[in-house]
Order: sequence, then C-alpha cells, then structure tokens
Amino acid sequence: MTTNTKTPAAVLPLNSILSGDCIEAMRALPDACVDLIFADPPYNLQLKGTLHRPNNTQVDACDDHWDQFDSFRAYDEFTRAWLAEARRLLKPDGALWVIGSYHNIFRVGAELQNQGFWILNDVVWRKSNPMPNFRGKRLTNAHETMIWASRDEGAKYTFNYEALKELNDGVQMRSDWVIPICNGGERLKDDKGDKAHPTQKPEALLHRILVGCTKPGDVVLDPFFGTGTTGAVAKMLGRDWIGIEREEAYRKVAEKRLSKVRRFDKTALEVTQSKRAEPRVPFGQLVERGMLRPGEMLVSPRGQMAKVRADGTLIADDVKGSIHKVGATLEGAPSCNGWTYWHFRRDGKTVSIDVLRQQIRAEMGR
Amino acid sequence: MTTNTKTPAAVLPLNSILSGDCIEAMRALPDACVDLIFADPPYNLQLKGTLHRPNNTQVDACDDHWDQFDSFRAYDEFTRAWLAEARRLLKPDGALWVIGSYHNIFRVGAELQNQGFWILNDVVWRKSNPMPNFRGKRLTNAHETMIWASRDEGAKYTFNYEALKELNDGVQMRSDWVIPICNGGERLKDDKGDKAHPTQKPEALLHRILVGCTKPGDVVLDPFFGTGTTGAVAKMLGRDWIGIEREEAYRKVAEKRLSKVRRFDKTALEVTQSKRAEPRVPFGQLVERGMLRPGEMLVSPRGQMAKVRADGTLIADDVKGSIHKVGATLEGAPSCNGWTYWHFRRDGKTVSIDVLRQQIRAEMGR
DNA sequence: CACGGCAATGAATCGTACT
DNA sequence: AAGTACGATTCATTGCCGT
Repeated sequence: MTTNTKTPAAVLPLNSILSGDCIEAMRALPDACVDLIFADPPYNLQLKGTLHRPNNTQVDACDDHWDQFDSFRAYDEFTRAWLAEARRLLKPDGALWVIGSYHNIFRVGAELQNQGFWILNDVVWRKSNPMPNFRGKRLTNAHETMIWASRDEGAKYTFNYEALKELNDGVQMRSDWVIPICNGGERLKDDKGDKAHPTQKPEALLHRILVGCTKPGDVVLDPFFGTGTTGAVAKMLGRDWIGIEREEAYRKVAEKRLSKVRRFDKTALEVTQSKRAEPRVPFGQLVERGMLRPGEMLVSPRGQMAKVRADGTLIADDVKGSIHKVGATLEGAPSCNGWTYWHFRRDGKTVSIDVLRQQIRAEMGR
Repeated sequence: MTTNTKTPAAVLPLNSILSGDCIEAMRALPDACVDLIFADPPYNLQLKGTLHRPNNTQVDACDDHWDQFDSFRAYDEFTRAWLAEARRLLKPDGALWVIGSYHNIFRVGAELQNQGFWILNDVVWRKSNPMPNFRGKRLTNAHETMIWASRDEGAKYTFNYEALKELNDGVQMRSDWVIPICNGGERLKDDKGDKAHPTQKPEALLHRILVGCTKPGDVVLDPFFGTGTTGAVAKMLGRDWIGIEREEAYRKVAEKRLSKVRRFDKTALEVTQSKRAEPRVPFGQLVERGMLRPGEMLVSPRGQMAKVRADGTLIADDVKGSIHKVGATLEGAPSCNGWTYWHFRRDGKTVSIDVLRQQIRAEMGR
C-alpha cells in the first residue's frame, strides 16, 4: 500500500455502506480521511472460519495450549491488520473507539499501544440488565470495555467536555457508563422475528461517544458496521458516516434502518461550548475603550492591589506585567487567571473584570 | 528452573514478608505451593510533567522509581517474568487476580493469555470517589480493572458462589464492584503524616476476592505486597499468606499493621450454603466496607441479639441467614424488614443499620 | 457537643495559540 | 520550529477549627 493512491476527499463514499472484508475495503480509501472510527470487532477467537494462520491454513476448534496459542496469534494478526488500516485512515487529530470483552480487549489494547495509538481512557459500559451467569461458576459478566485512543501522543483530539458534563447532570463524565443493553423496540428483528444481529449495540452508547468526540460534519467510520447503529446515530447527530460490512443480511437491515433515520434539527445538535471556544479578548481593550482608566486600582479576593497602566499591563509594588502574570506572582502560584482574579470598584461595589470581558464579547456577537 | 527443586510445603514461609525482588523471591519457592495469587504490579504510568488542581495546589503523583520502565518492551519482559513464576507457584486448581489501569492492564492480560492462564472474568473496581480530571481533557478516570484467571483452562478453581451472592444481598455478584478508594482511618500514614504508600488498596476489595475465591486455610501469595492489605485481610479471614516486598519502608509498615490484625471468630467465617434473601442495597457491603465488622453484635428493639458474619449473613443461636430471615425467625413472624429491625451500638448509642444503607445510597447516587 | 465552614487530597499518561 | 503568553480547570470525602 503506497500513500500516493489518494482519492480526493470529495469522492469519499460518505453515508453509504461498503460491502466486503473490512481490511480490503479500508485499503481502497485515502489516507487521513476520517475524524473518528468506532470499531466493534469480532472477538470469537475461532471466528468461524474467517481466521487463518499466516501459512493460510485454517484454524479449527481447539483446546490444547498450542492450538490456543496459534489461535491467539491468528487473532493478533487480524487485529494488527485492521488497526494499521484504521490508523492510516485517521486524520492526524483523529481518534478511535473500540469495544470488546475480556476475550479480546487485552490483545486489542496492547496492539493499539504497539502501533503508537495513545490511550485517552478505557471506558466501562456497565450493563444495567446483563444476562445472568446461569451455571453459578463465575461472576455475572455485566460489562464490556471500550478503549478511546488518539492516533498519536500529543494529538489535538476532539473532546466536548462541557457537553458530556451536561449529559451527566452537571458533574464531569466518568469512565464508567451505566447503559441498558439493546432490546425492546430498538432491537432489530429479521423476517422470522429473531434478532437480526447477535451483538447490536445500544444507540445510547454511540450517542454519548459521538456527542463527546465529534463535531457536526465530521466523518465517522465503522469498519464492522453490523446493523448500522453507528451510522444511525451519526445521521441523527448530523455527522457523515461510512460503514463497512461483509454480511449481506446485515447490510440489508442497516440500509432499511438508515433510510428511516431523521437528523435532529439544528438547534438540538448544538451542544454546550467550552469557554476555550469563545473569542479571546485582550485586557488592553478594556483600557482602550475606557471601561477601566489608566491609574485605576484593581483588587484581588485577598486584598492584593495593582494599578492599571495605559498599555494594558498592571503594576503592583515592583511587579509589572499582564493581569495573569502579576496575579500569579502575588499569589506565588504557578499560574493565575487574571480575568477572575482581579476586581474593580464601581458605585461602592466590587465587580470582577470578567464582567467587562463578557460585555465586549456580547457586542462582538451582534 | 527444574521442577524437582521442591521444598516441602511444611517449610513454606507462611504468614511472613519476604524481602527482595519479587521474581527472585518467587524462584526460591517450590512449585505448586499456593492457592491464590493477588498481584498489584507497577502500572508504568509514564507521567510527564506536574499537574495542578484548579486551586493551584499540586497533585501528589505516583512518580516512584519502582513504577518507571524504559519502554513497553521492558515492561512486557518484566510482566512475562513475574507471571511465569506466579504460574509455577500456583497449584493446578489455583487462580490469579491482577489489578491494573489502562496503562498496563492490556499488556498484562495479553501475556496472561499467552502463558496459558484462563481468564474467568475481568472485574471493574468502580471508585465511588475518584480523583477528578482537573483539566477537563478526558473522562474522569473512575475505575481500575482486575483480571481473574485460573492457572489452566478447565481447572477446578475455587468460587464461593453462594457466599458472594449473600454478600450481594441475594443476587448474583456482578463483574463491576462499587467500592470507595482507601482513605480515612484505613489509609496508613508514615511518621510525617504522609501516606505510607502511594497506591494502598482498600480492604473491601481484598475481602470480596478472598471470600469469593479461597477457603479457610488456603495459602495466598502477594508478590507486590506493599503495605500488606492482602496479608491483613487474609489474616482476618483465617487464610495463610506470603508477601514479597522489596522496599524496606513498606515492609516495616506492613509488619506493624499485620501485628495488630486479629482473625475474625470462627462462626463469623462460616459461609452460608443455603439460598435466600432479596432486597436492594446489599447488607454485605456494610461488612466489606468495614461499617460493621464480622463478629459484631446487632440488637433488635426487643433485645434479641445476632452476630454479623463475614459473608453478610447473621447468626443467632442456631438460626443463620440474612438480616431479614433471622429477624423473622426470632420474632416468629412470616417476614421482617431487617433494615429497620436491626441496630448496632456506636459510642454508647443504638443506631439502626438503615442509617448505614442510607450512607451507601448517598455514595451510589452518582 | 453539634454543626458549619474551609482546607486537604486521591495510581493522572490533564493546553493552546500566537509570534 | 521553538519560545512566550494567555487563561481554563475539580468531586467526594475526611478532618480540623471555630462558633
């Protein structure tokens, strides 16, 4: 695979399901074309005939250690191949989510790290209604594990912190998510009324992932598309999606499902923004506009004083510099947000200078 | 290492702490001599800079030398070596528990499988009070992962299903356990009042593992003993233990701690064979968390007495069972709400156990 | 003594944009 | 590319101290 077989992004097969083996299908896509990948790979180590040893002989059912080892090796090879393609398709600041159980997740996680992905969190899907352990020989297997990883260490991955915090009743979202398994009306059935897919994931899971880790208009790839939960939620949320699925029966169910999905209206898609996303206002503008006068004194919560200078810096004793630097120095702190630290007096009341910044931002919005 | 270097089990260094490197120390022990291994290996955290809270105080990070590895490869080699020795020390029907975070657990789990261990469950320790994510860049890292594995596939490992079910108030124990982090009076301090060990595990965690996966008189090995939580709980529960710890400071703290631990009395250690119980917040959690101690007496409004047992059941005269069943039997009533019926004494006052349930509910409300 | 306020702290892979 | 400056960011629990 060379990197000069690029296809213009304009011809990406957006919002469609590709048929065929996921590794082959990924090879036909250009480098760095997707923002997020959600992957729910098979974890049956025998993979029902889909797994082959490196010499192309088929792995069959086994229970002794050598065969077990062979089976692990074949699974590792499969994992290495699809993860490498997934990595190639990700934009530099893209990220990957992968879900699995104890049968496969340790192998997937180790290979992720080996390839240079940078794990951001492991997340536990805590099932509120799991299937019990009927034989009483083990604990109820009541969760699955997801790994969230950026393509590279230091990448500027998307994380809508405030949005997830809102989803979680005002406290920051944790790494353990309590979500019911997919059943009831959401569970897709085939013509005979049986479940259409053995491991259909709940839309709530994908909703949280896509709200938290993508922006509207992002491209989301699911190389193990199944009956299309990823595509359905992506469509609802106004994200573009690409699915890959080799089983025709699943593709058919997914096509039908997706044709019925409607995008949420635009205002419903807006999520709470971080302050970081708001425009930067230089402190000097407050002076330029006459909201604060040169020579005026600012005061900190602990009673520290500083004088405003004409160039938008402060001076306190022998300390000069920005509102942040002077605040940090006076507090002996490694850093300080001068906007919330400093206050001024008007009509006998003490007011945060951040109020003035908000006034300017409000004017900019008009 | 040949298999004929066996030492008679009689000379096993039971109930003592071995000093030195865990791999070397394990090599000095005979094949197939322990029933259960609990291992809390270094996590290889790979922390880079310093982290400050929003109030500018610095987070006391785990940056100890013993947690530093040069590369994944070095960590894998370390993992391979200690796991191989652990496997050799296990009896054929023995089992291993290992705890870790996303930094290391995938590598440990994969190597476990490579060596022929058979994973029985992965278990999530959901922390009720984790440290938040201060910069809002990721999800709150609110859990750690444990792997429970038998030495071999098909082994007849110990699993006290009924005991864990009783601990969970009559419903099957799940693979996700909500337990607070270790702090307050349980957290060991050094001479200066600082935490004696950066990563001391809560006794409730070990209590559940040892009640569920060992029998009285079993030998429990902890190759990363630290300040001895495994030994302390093993001693309370009447299990023999062996600890290995290379840091003298930790050994000293552990020795002092263990000298003070007392074994629970015999009736408290008997584990229920029957079925029964039903409600919601498990009474057993009060025991695991140390809110009530095995052997402690409860009293009813009419002065009936009952003793708390390690699996969360009560015993009064010849009546054994849940708080509800014992209450009903003593009253000659068809049923009884044990939560309002039973009381315990603290500081000379009589308090309903329902107060403790409300505390747990408050914790779990999040 | 009870209660409230305030400080301390826990296995953490914890910036970003501009010059 | 590297250096500099801005400025955003926390939850549950324990324990001390003052009223």
